[in-house]
Amino acid sequence: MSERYNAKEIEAKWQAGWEAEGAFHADTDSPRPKYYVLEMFPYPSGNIHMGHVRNYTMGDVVARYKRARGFNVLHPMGWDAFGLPAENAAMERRVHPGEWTYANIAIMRRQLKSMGLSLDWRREIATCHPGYYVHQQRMFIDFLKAGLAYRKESWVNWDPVDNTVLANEQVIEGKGWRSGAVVEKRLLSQWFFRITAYADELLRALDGLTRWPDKVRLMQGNWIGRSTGARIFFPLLGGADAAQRLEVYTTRPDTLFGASFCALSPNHPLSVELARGNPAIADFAEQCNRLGTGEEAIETAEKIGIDTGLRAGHPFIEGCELPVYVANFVLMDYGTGAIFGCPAHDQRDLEFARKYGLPVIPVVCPPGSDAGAFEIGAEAFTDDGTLINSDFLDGLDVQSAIATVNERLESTGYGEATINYRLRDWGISRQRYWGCPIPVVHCPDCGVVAVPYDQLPVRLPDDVAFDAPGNPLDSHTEWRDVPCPACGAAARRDTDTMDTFVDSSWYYARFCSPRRDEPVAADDVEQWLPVDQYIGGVEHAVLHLLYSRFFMRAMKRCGYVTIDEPFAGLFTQGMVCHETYRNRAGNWLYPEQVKPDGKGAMVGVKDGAPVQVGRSVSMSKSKRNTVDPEQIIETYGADTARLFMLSDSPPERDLEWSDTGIKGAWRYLTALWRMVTELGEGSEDGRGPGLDSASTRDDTADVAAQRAIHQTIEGVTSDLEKFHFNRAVARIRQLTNRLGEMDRQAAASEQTYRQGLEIVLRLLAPMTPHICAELWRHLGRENSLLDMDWPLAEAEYLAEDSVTVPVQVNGKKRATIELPSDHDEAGAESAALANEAVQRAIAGKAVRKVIVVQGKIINVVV
RNA sequence: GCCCGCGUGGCGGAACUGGUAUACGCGACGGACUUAAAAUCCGUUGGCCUAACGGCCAUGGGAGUUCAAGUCUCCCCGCGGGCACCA
Repeated sequence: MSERYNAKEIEAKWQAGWEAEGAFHADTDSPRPKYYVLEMFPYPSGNIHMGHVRNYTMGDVVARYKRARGFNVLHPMGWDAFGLPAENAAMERRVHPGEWTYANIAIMRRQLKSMGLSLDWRREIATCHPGYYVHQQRMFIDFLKAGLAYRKESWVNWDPVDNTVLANEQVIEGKGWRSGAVVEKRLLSQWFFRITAYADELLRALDGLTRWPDKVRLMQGNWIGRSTGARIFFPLLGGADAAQRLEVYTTRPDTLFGASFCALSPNHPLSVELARGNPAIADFAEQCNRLGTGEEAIETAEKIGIDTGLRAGHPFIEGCELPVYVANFVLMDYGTGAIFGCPAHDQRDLEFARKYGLPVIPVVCPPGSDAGAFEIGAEAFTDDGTLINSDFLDGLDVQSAIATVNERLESTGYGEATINYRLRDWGISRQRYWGCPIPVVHCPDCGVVAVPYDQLPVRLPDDVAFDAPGNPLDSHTEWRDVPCPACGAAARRDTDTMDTFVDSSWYYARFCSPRRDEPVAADDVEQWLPVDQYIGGVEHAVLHLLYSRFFMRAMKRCGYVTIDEPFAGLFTQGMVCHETYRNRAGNWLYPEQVKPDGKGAMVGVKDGAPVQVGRSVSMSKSKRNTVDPEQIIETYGADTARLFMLSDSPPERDLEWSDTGIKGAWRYLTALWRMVTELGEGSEDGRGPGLDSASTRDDTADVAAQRAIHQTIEGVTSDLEKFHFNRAVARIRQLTNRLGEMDRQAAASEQTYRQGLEIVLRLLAPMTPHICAELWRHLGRENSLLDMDWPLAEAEYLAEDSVTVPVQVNGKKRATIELPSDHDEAGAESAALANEAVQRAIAGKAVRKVIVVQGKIINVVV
C-alpha cells in the first residue's frame, strides 16, 4: 500500500535536508567550470507574487540543470531594498522604513525558501544595509575622482506629490510613474553619472551580446540613439552682443539652403536670457514648461512658438536673415537645444512655417520630378533626391551634399560634422531619505568635498521624522551639519540619496564576495563574473541593464574589475496574467470572490450578483487579479506551482494563470507519485542495470520503450538548453504516458519501465526537485538525486530500424508506408507506388516524377 | 507617426534547418466506480460531407516561389510591445 502524495511534508523535509548539508553553497575552490545564474533580485514589498515564482522557478531550473551538467553553480539571492514604498509606508503607518523593509524581507525570505530554490543563502545581501552601501559610496567617490560623477544645474522632472525628482523614464505621459501627478520642470543642482562618455562603446558592444534577445539589444540601440549630423553656427544679428552666435544641430545639413527660420528650446540659455527682458517670452516658456509632455496629444501636437525679434544670418547666403523663434517642439536635452527650420523637408518645421507664414523653399527634388515645377504641399519631402536651389550643392544627391556642405562648414568656420546621441547622462540625485546617501560635504570655502574613505559609510540617521514634506535628511540638522573634512569649517552634508538603479547596477558583482571589506574582491569576481545567465522581466530591458553595463565599465576604469559586460546571457520572461473582475458598482474583485454561475457567466461568491469579466492582464494589486503564491504552495505544494509555471506557455510570453492549469499540474505529479510508489522499493539487484551503467543494448527488453526513453532525454536536454521549458514538460509527460501504456508482463519490460521512471525523475528534478528526490529515494537509490549527473541519450537507441514515411500524391498525403531506415530511393519509390491507396490517388495517370527525401517523405507527381 | 514582434482547434500551445499540421495540457462529451457528489480511472474530441469505405476544407486574409509552405517573398487586416515633437 503506497502512501498518498503529501507535498507539504516531503517539501519541508527535503528543504531542511538541503539546508542542513549546505547543498547549494557555491564552491569557491572547485575544479569544475563555473556557472553564474542570477534572477533579478526582488524589491521587498511584503509578499512574493506570481511573477517572482515564475522568474525564480526558471532560474532554479537552469541552476539545477547546470549543476547536473557538471558546473560549479553560483545562484545567489538578495534584496533591492531601498526605495519609495518604504517611505510611503513610514508616512502611512508610522513605522520606520528600515523596520518595514527588514520585516518584509523576513516574510519574503520564508516564502522563497518554501519554493525549494537551490540558492546559496549565505550570500544574501540587502542594498539598504550599510555593509552594502558603504561600498557604493566608496565607488561613487572613485567615480567622482575619475570624472564619471559630476554635478550640474539641470532641468528636472519634479513630482509635486512625491516631492522628488524623477528620471525621464519615470515620467510616463507627463505624469509621475508612481504618483500619477503631472510633472513640472524645475532647475536643480543634481549629481550625474557620465554614461554618455560610453555611449558609443555601449552601442557597439551590443553586437557582442549574442546571448541577449535581439529585442533588448534593439531597444538599447534605439535608446542610445546615435545619429550623424552637423553642428552649424548662425551669427546672431541685432543682439546686444554682436559676436554672439547660435549653435544648432541637424542631421540634414544638406538642406541648409532651405532654411527659413531658427528655433530655440524654451529652456535654451538664450531663451532664458531673453525672457528676463521680455514678459511674452517668459510667459511662453513658462507655459511650455507647465505643459511638459503631459497634455493631450492634440494640444501638444500643435507646433507653436514666439518670435524673439532676433535675426540669424545664413552662413552661406549673403544678406539672408532668418527669424529666431522660441518654439515648444525644440528639446533642450537633444542636440544643442536649437535648430534651423527647413519646412520643405521636415514635417514639424513645415507645420510651424505654415502657421507663421514662413517661406517654404524646396531644396531636394524627388527623383524624376521636374525641379522647376516641384512644390511642397501638406507633406514635407524627406526622402533622397537631387539638390536644387542650393548654390554649390545643386545637382548632388543627399549623401554627397551632406559631405560637401560639411567640408564647406569646416573650412569657413561655420560648423562641423558631428555625431549626436539621444542618450543623456544619468541623473542619480533623489530628494529622498530611504536611499544610499551621497558621500560628499558642501563647504563654503572648499566647495564639494568627498567624505574620506575612512569615514565611510555615511550612515542614514535612524531618528527621522516623516511629518514634514520633502526630504527628511534636509531637516535633520544634527546629521546634516558637519565640519568640512578638508578645512574643518562648518559645512553641510549632501542630503540627496542615490537613485535605486545605482544599487542594482552592481549587486550581481557583490554576490561574488558578499562579505569582503572591499566592494568586490579581484579573485572572486575573476572566478564568477560575468553572470552566465541573467533572467528577469523585459521591463528592465533598457534602464537597469544599460546602467549595469555602464557601471561595470566605470568599475573597470576604477580598477575593480577587468571585464566590460556584466551579463553574458540574458533571458526576459513574460508576465503572469489573470482575468479581471468587476461588480456592478465598478469595483475590482479578487478571483476568490467570484465563481462561475454554470451558464458561462461569472457571479459574486457572496451575493450571486453578476460580475463583469475583463480581459486578462498582468497581475496587479490595483486590479485585484492576483493569486497569492503562498496560498497555492500551501494547497498544492511548491513542486506543483513550479511545474505549472513551466508548463504550457513559452517562458518569454505572458502566462495565463488558471486554476484548472494548476490542478492539471498537480494531477500529473500525483499520477507520477502513484506509478513510482506502486512499484515497491526496488532492491539493488532486482532493479537491473541502470541506464547510466549499461550501454549495450538489451534486445530482450522493450526496445521501443527504451528508444522513447532516450529520445526524451535527447529532446528534454535540447529544450532546456534553449529555454523551451514548456516543451520539455510536454515531452516528459509524453514519456510518462508512454510508460503507463506499457505491457509489463515480461520481466525485461518491467525493468525498462523502472528505468523509464528513473529517467523521468532525473529529467524532472530541476523543475520539481522535492517529489523527484523523494521518489528517487523510494526506488531504492541511496545516492542523492542532486549528485546524479544529467542522463545522456545513447545514439544506438536513438536510431530506428524502420521509419514511417508519408506518401504524397501531388502534395497531398495519401498513405504512410514502413521502410527500413537505410532505404534507398528506388526501393522507396517502388514501395510507394505499390501502395493501394497511392494507386487509387494516381487513378491511372502517368507518373511524371517521384521525389524521395530519405526517411522523411515521398511525393509522387502525376 | 517610426521601429520591432505576434496571429495555428472551444482555450494555453507543439511542429528542429520548407517534408505526416494540431504533440502535451486544459475544457467539453460519453462511460466506470459511488446512494450521490468530489476525487480517480477508461474512451472520444479541428470543421464539413458520408450509413460506411472514404473524401473535401482548414495555421488572420490575398497573391507568389516550390514536387511540397504554419515555416520563404510581397501586399492587406488585426493584436501586442518599444520610442514618441530626436532636428
